[in-house]
Amino acid sequence: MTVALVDCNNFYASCERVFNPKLWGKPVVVLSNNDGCVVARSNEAKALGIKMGTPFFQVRDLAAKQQVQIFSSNYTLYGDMSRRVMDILSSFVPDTEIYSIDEAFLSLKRFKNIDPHHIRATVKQWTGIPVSIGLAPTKTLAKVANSIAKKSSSGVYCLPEEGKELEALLSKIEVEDIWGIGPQRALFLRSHGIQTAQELRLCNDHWARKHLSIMGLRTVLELRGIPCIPIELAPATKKSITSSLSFGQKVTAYKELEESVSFHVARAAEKARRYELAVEALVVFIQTSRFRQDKPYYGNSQTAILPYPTAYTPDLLRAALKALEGIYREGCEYAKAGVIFTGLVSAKCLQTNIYESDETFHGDQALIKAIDQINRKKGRNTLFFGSSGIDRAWKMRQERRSPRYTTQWSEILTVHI
DNA sequence: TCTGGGGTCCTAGGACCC
DNA sequence: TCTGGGGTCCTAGGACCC
Repeated sequence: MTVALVDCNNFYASCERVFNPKLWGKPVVVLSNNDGCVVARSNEAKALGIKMGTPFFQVRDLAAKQQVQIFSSNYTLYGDMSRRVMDILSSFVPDTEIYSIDEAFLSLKRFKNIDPHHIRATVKQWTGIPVSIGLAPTKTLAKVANSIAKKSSSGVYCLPEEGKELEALLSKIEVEDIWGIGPQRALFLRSHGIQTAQELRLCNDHWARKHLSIMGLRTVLELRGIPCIPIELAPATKKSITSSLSFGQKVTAYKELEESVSFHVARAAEKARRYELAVEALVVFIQTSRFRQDKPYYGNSQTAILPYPTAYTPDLLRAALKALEGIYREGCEYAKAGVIFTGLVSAKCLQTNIYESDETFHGDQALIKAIDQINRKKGRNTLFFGSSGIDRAWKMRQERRSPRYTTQWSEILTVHI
């Protein structure tokens, strides 16, 4: 077996439990930003029939009746816990691809003798987070193995190599549960008589290439045990940076829209600087609610090309606010706004212009560095741009967030004896 | 009343080039 | 009657992932 997929069980819910042991054995649910949808559930909450992605208001009554413990997303905490888990994994197997906040692929080519049970026990002991580990010859099959591991008592499962046993297992995997097969493809496959992973595995290559695109063909081959999706050991270079949020309450005033766009520009620019990237173009977008039946939907976006690649917030703000002017429509109740930075290039080797001074291109570097440093040290938004507003009536709802136990001294866990 | 955020890749079609 | 061939780049939209 050359691939191991390590996946944290009910990750956000588990993070909450680590610092609040009373939650063990109880149904726990974590909500998306703006307390909108259910994005994580403990096994007890799953057993109550609360589905992933359900709008919270639809299960509010059920949750209250069943005493479900509800949390707003605490990404500061989850991000930090994720880093701890990943650090442990790469101390066992350095050839690791961090695939998402709660998942990592380990390449076992150079580490054939690694004991997955030991990894699992160490992560649990050092962080409190339970993980499941699936082993297989390809990433797609490792995903299958992991789903079986999740249901097993040991939390580890190694997929059989070939033959009847493997075929029987794959016959029990529905097509929509295969990594890379979403709702559209699943519908299509079922309409052509392909219901399970085993059936997809046996389909014709040309047919798969034609109807499922090159990605679909890769999935088919991976199910056969032929690796087509490599484990990426080096983090890929970023191609875009997005910052956007739904408003806590509907926004109609231009000034508030302007504030939120400014807020997102500043946030995305900070991220760009952290990655040492400069921005060639940005997109500003605003939209009303897609769910309102009584009012027409309005959503629009405008792209602004910067005169030169930059990560200097004031230059990006100017361009973004000008773009916003072009798409604002009076009388709409906006639900969401955001920015996307694209055309990202390394800030370390920028093409400059001999007719302009350095400051024109890079802005006041000392100032922006100082702002970033202070915010890193003293907490986000200690210093901010005035155009982001002070009251921020539009800010997102976050009514049940737990403390940021591991990253803020003032919110550290206290123990009473 | 209340419905997340941040990404990637592929494909088709149009514009444009020689 | 009959109207080239080969290529690149860009964009919008679709599909997928967690």
